[in-house]
Amino acid sequence: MTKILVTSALPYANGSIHLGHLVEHIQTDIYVRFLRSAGEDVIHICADDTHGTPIELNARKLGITPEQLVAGVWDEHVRDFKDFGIGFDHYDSTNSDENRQYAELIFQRLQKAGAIEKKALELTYCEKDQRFLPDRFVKGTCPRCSSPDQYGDVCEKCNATYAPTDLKDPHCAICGSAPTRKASEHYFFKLGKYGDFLREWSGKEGTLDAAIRNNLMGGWLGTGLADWCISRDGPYFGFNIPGEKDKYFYVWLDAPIGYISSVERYLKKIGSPKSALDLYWNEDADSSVRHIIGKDILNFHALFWPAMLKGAALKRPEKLIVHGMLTVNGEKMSKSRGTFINARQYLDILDPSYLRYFFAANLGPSPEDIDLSLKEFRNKVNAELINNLGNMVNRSLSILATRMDGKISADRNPALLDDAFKTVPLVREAFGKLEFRGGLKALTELGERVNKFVQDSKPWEKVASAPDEARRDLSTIADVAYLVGAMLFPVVPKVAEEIFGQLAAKPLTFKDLASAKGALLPAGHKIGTPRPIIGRLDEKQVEKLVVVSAPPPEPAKPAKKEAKKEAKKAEPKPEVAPGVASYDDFSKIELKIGKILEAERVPKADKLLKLKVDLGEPEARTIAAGIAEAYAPEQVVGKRVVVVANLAKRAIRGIESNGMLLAAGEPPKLTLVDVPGDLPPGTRIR
RNA sequence: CGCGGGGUGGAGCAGCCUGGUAGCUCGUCGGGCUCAUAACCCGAAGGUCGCAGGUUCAAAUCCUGCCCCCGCAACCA
Repeated sequence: MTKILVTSALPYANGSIHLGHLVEHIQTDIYVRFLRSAGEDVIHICADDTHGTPIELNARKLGITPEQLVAGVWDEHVRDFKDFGIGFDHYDSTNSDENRQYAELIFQRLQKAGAIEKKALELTYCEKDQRFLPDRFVKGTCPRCSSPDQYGDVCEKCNATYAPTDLKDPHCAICGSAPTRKASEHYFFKLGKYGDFLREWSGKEGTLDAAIRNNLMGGWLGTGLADWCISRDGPYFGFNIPGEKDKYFYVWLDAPIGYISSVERYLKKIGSPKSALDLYWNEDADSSVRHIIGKDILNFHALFWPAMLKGAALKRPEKLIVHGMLTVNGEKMSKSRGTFINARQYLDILDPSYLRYFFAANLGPSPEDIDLSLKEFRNKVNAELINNLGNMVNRSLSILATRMDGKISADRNPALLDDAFKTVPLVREAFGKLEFRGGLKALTELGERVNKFVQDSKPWEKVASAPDEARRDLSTIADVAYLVGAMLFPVVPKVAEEIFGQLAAKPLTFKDLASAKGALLPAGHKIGTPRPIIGRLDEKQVEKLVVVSAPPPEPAKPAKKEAKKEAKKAEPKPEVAPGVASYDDFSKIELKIGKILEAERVPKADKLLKLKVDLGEPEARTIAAGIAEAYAPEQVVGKRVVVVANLAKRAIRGIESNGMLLAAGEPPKLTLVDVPGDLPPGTRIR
């Protein structure tokens, strides 16, 4: 039988597992449990990704070795995943001898294939820290929009991309000193050699979702494949490149190789005499490799990785399953909003089954983002898993166990049993395509029909009036519950086990169901004691997930897009944690009368006016104001308005804005707060 | 003009590939049931499917343009 290997992306060993990771690991776990239930020979392998500059620096900061750092994180990760019911066959680390050996092997094979090239580079270097600085470790002012404190590769404010050397006043993110340039030789993987291969591989039916293929073709695969730098200079935590003194493999080279070495270590663990290459990774192995990843690391897995495997004559992934990113209450997870929820934080409050069900009910094979809206979360889980399916099981078993003797009859209600069996292939097919959403829908629809049947046939009355019929119908529903338990098992194993337990029956699999004909539970079988299979989600509990810690100072006000977002957000959330501003808070704000001297439109920004405002200071201030939809420039010149004078400076669309005007109303209909009388510019307002 | 995804009753989503009566969950209103976890069942109100144009006997669905939202961007899952 074909051996299937399923992986999740390797979590980086620099932080805790959070709900974002869990979308992926729950998706993977459900998929693997399903495949295994269906009788496939499948293993679920993952590992911590342990190398790179951030880990090296973090360990240094903590005064421990990187090895100690990643060992501690590994313990924590393993515990978190286990408590979420993620059933890895093996969870490893990329910092292993096996991983080093495979990294060297693949590197050598790529060299032999002529896919490795050495080139001299001139890189950003910090004399004080005595190290080369990766792009993310150089900060400075964006050359396009002048936003301060931007990373060396991309400006988060205006989206410009550039080299670290393009930054204005660049500085080292570690020590703050100005970096210099220094020459260094580096190894490159010639990705361009594999363009035809990659187009063929990614175009093969079933390898990638159509949206992902579009993404690739619209990106690197369409516009050209640049060589990929795979070495780093020391100090670096990683594998030394053979034959080099102080050069290391770039973390992204050895990370995916962890997919191979972790299988190797798994095989050793179970005492297999065969190697990972023999069983899974050689081109002629009877195997299927399937990676599940987030769309943020698509290029690594859809370009670099398959090209490396091709060049090293190893098995390429048969499927690359890409999920979207997790948002909480409609927005990117954020520490300041309290929506950056760690796995442990969740586990302290709620049973993992709820989240597993919710993610599954929102997951399909496409890379759509998935939103954990707390309201929807409670809603969906209560309505589908508990009120519908859970109640169906509980109400039926209760009658059988407490009003009768709990024994299963010999015959069944054929229509009802048939309906349930017809649902099985629907769910099987959906789960096999990772269309969990659709599979669960088929399941809840079955639950609805059974609830309706119970409602209409009134078994609680028939217990007295037609006991044989009642027993027959309830026995049929016990079979349905059994079958629903089997289909629910990959998604919420604990709930399925509860159902099996209440039926006093052994676990049932998709494979069993494929060969089953007719009744499942034998005549005369006595079921166990019914009770709710899982409790309802309580609103108060769910709300505890979002912990709004003291809102950190968020001084500056914002480019247009963000300003709008903030405005929208502020409305339905009238009070933040403490809610009340102290007098001190208020007195920090310095309001002054300002006279607008000049006003002009800002090109390509239809909401902004660039103003010169007299605040009674020697120089007029430049202020960008989002009022262009309400006022033409000539309408505001000469106006005397209220200005927040001590607001932190902020670059907006390349304009350094030094202050903020007060205006009433919602954009675009804004009315400036102006000042009657003849008090001079600069007068303090209290 | 960086890349991709999306806009469908009050909220969240399915339907679009393969054109033919607009569907589901929650919420609201009314009724029923009492086995069950304030559950379950029935009924009702509520949508010119982001906007404009085109193709067609027929468009939520196909084509073109525009507006808006979200995510990603080679050291973020």
